[in-house]
Amino acid sequence: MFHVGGARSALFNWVMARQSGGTLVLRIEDTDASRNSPEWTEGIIRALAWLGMDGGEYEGPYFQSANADKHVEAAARLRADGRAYYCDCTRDEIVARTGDSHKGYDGHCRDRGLDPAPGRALRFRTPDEGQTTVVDLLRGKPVFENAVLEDFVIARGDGSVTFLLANAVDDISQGITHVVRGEEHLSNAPKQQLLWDALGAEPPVWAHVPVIVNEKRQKLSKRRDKVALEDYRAEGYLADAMRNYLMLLGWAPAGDREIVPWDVIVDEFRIEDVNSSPAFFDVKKLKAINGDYIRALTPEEFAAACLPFLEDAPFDVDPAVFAALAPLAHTRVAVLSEIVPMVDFAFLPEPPYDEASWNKAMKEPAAAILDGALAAYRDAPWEAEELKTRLEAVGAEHGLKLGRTQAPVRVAVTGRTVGLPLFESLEILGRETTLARIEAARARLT
RNA sequence: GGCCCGUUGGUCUAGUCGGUCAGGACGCCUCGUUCUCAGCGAGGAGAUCACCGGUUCGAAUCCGGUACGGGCUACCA
Repeated sequence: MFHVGGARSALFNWVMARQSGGTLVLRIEDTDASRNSPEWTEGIIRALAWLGMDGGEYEGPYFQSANADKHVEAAARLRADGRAYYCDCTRDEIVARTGDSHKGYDGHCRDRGLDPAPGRALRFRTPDEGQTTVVDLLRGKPVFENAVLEDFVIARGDGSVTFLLANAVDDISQGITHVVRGEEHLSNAPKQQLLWDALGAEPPVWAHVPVIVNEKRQKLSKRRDKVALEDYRAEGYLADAMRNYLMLLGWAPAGDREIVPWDVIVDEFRIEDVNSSPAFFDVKKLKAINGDYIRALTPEEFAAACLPFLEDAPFDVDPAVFAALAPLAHTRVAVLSEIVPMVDFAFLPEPPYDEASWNKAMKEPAAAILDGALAAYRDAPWEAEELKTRLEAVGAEHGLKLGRTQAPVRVAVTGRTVGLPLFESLEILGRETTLARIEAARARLT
């Protein structure tokens, strides 16, 4: 599962690296073994590739867990330097003392001089005074009072090192100069800077991009919102469209443009121009942009892009028939998966049955129209324009315009009240099938 | 509660050096093209730029305060 917010951060990082000639490094932060798996990182790599970032675009992936020795060594050094101390407090004890589960650690073990032992965590001793200033490309220079920074855990009771320290160690050894990540990490920045400093290094430049929110203005979350990039891909969103849309969240190209080629984005994007307020992930707009990208495809590209969705459909596709149908569907599809219900009638043995459509179209002169169509089509030259002219004539006998006349025929043949241009569809379907379906519908009407 | 961040039409944004009819896009509505639906074309509604005060001839743009929203506050990352 790759979160769309993570995708956006990755895109920002990528663009910045390309602009500066720097290197993007992909690091899998798997310091918590229980939350990681090979499939997880597989998914991330596949998602990045889909967005255009294949292995050549970044360095890595590096697995943070592979550097565990270095992390442990750094933790030991901090402790030897008096910058960290062991603590045997449990969460419950801390809450009991502070009376508030959100108050942070109270420094109980600071000067107890505890020796390392299984179960004892190592905490970083934050300065009691002074302040830490974070240089952030989007937010200026947020200042944090060191006194309000709690003594956070850098190594767990089992000796393994946590995210904050592991990151600092790896960032330093990998020569990281810019850290672009979600705003939810902003409060981690001062802690990490303290660590960089304690480890004797100059902190990087940060850029905390605003979170992406849902309609209720809350950070997009895996459990209540649709956030997996893979899901959008599976629905038929194009990578180019997704990429363009993600970049539009908090930023826009110069002038009155929104839909622009990736090259333009790489050329014009400036991280410092990104809006610093949260942006709503508007699927409606994503879909509109996706439709634009789909329409920009050539007919061949469009047909090819539809194929995977048709393969999963509950019917077998005749390639020649689909090739004929695809151009008719091209402007009507905003998300690739929509192709299935649009062409299914041509491949199913029977047209799909939709009750609402049937009831709407099969009203009064319907039986007569179907009879008329049957008679008119029996010996008609099988060509769209001719089929249209003949049905028009049938409608005229009942004083109806084509708009009304075509409805029963459309439902009889395709099962639905809306769909591809009817007469072209009939031409492709063929006389035999068309007549059989109209007859079947007519029979149901008596 | 504490710390930090934020606030331009419903939504995403333009606006960066104070003087614009506050522009574009999505969505919504209307009309046209039309065999349905899309698409395409043309219009429209919708913003006293969160609020209050200040500086100024003039503020969305500068300053102060208030309100509201969000993020974080784990031996997760």
